[in-house]
Amino acid sequence: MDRKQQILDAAERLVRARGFDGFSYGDLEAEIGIRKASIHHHFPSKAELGLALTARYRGQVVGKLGAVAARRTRAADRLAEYLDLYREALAGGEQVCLCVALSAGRDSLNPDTLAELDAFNAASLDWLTATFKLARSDGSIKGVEEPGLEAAAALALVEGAQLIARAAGDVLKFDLATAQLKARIRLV
Amino acid sequence: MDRKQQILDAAERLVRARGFDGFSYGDLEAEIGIRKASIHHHFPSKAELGLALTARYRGQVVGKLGAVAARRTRAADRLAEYLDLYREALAGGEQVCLCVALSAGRDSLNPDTLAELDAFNAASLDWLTATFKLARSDGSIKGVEEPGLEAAAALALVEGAQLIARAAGDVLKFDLATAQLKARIRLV
DNA sequence: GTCTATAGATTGATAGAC
DNA sequence: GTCTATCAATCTATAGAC
Repeated sequence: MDRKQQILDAAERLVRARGFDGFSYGDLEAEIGIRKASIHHHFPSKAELGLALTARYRGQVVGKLGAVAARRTRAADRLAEYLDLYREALAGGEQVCLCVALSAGRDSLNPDTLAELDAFNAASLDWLTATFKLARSDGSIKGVEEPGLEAAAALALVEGAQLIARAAGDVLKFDLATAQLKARIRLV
Repeated sequence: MDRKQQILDAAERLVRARGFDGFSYGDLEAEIGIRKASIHHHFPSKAELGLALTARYRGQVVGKLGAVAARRTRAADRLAEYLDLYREALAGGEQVCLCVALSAGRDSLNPDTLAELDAFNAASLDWLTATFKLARSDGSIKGVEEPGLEAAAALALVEGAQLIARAAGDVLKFDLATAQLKARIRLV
């Protein structure tokens, strides 16, 4: 089946490594092993491919975050897993998450895809805000006062940490940038 | 006069709005009003243009940060001006700083340009580290413990805040993401 | 320094056979 | 669904006249 999923997998890798303007149907042809024309059969235009990519990504991440919240009852543990998700998305410094990759090249996206990107950021903020609210009651993260501001700062921090790690091609830069936030997590 | 500077000005605007892969010599032709071939006379290849752009940018920012340090003796005032510089670089949500624009599309850059980007990040980190060291002695920023970690976190925070503001096309997202850091600044 | 003209490659996309 | 063939547009870059 899933030529469509296979194409989306390859496209996602390419976008996250090179940006939306940095990959082509020709690249997909080389990666997947079928002709450009065949790829157009599944995704008639690059804009539709971009939209499908973004929508799928949002669904996946929302699912993962939901699973983390279901599995972890302490805010500190949720935040630690959140940071790990972003760290792993770096693939050692070779990629960034799709959200970071698309945000910079915003002008290349059509309105539908931009709306998906907005929805992704909103979902992330909601999840983080809920996490910091929980932290205020369970006390598992130090010094939380305004959950909404904590969430906005945490989202910017992880996205910026990804960008810096990607620029250097070194995942350790991500660890350095997030060390201070991580240090606020109370063990046990 | 300086065609070269004029070309760099236009190229910088375009890169910051669309990314390095998102602009062409054709765009420059339209913006400046001379032919593509004439632009190649000043910058034979796009790679050389990118390098000149990055080198000039680093020099400008280093100069600005030096001027801030010369003008402001309190760490808090220096940090406030630093945040303002990044906020202004957003141009209302239409652009990001050159560093953010280039980091995402890292694969399109040649080694020289990547080295400039590294040097830019290193200079930013140095300046921020010195600022947080000063804060630890003058007490103008609340709760500073490790200047190096504060610097790494602050750099990631402003870059991520730019990215989020750019994605939404709304400079207020930058303010939201940086509000918590700003709240640590002691007045007077 | 700027121009016209052009090269060769790549881009996203389509037509139509199998 | 995949292919060959092809399109028009755009890309970076060069040659050579003025």
